[in-house]
Amino acid sequence: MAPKNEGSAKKVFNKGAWTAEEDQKLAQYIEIHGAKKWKTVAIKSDLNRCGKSCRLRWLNYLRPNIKRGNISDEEEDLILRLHKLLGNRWSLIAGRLPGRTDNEIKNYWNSHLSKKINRKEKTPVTSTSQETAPAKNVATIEAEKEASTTGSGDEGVSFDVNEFFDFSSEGTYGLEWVNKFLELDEDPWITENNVTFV
DNA sequence: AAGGGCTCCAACCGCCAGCGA
DNA sequence: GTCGCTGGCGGTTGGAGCCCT
Repeated sequence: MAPKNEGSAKKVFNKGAWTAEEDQKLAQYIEIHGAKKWKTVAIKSDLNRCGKSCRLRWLNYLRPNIKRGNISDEEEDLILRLHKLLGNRWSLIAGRLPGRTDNEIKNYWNSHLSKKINRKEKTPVTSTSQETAPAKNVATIEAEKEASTTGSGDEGVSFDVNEFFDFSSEGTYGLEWVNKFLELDEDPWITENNVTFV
């Protein structure tokens, strides 16, 4: 995609794939000044890019300690379970997978896991399939949200999942949290009492 | 070998919430 | 209170590369 630059006084930014040179400029600037005020980053780093584009590039590609590709079975399983619980809240899911970005998880879900689940849904399953529920759960979550805002939702119990799991704390990808989550996920009380997470 | 269809993923877009003036 | 700016998020798109016929 070539930048369109003629006939407009409005600033037109570069679009499309980032070059190695652009990456280097951005990384250098952030190394010195930090990753904050993306508009300033975009201007001061001498990149003809908008702040949003710089932010995205940094978060999804240039950030240190980033893992790319090779999603392990454990990670896949965790993604499936978290998606079952949280729906398409990719940033929350990514927050539980160190080094993974929301974009990567979203892409992985759309290209791998959603198909996997569709295949399983098509084949008749008698067991308690964990992967067949996401759509229903998202609907439940939305319904709970709706109910909580209107004040009429008193069927079952609802949690604020952010509060409950304390998503504010970074780097807590420990067995403790995972175990807590997995225990909850399989707790019959949860299903019996129609508990949903919002 | 070629070309058409498919897959995957980087990047963009639009919306929304938070915050300061 | 409201307005504009900014950052963050999820959905969507476009193109490069792969696969199949």
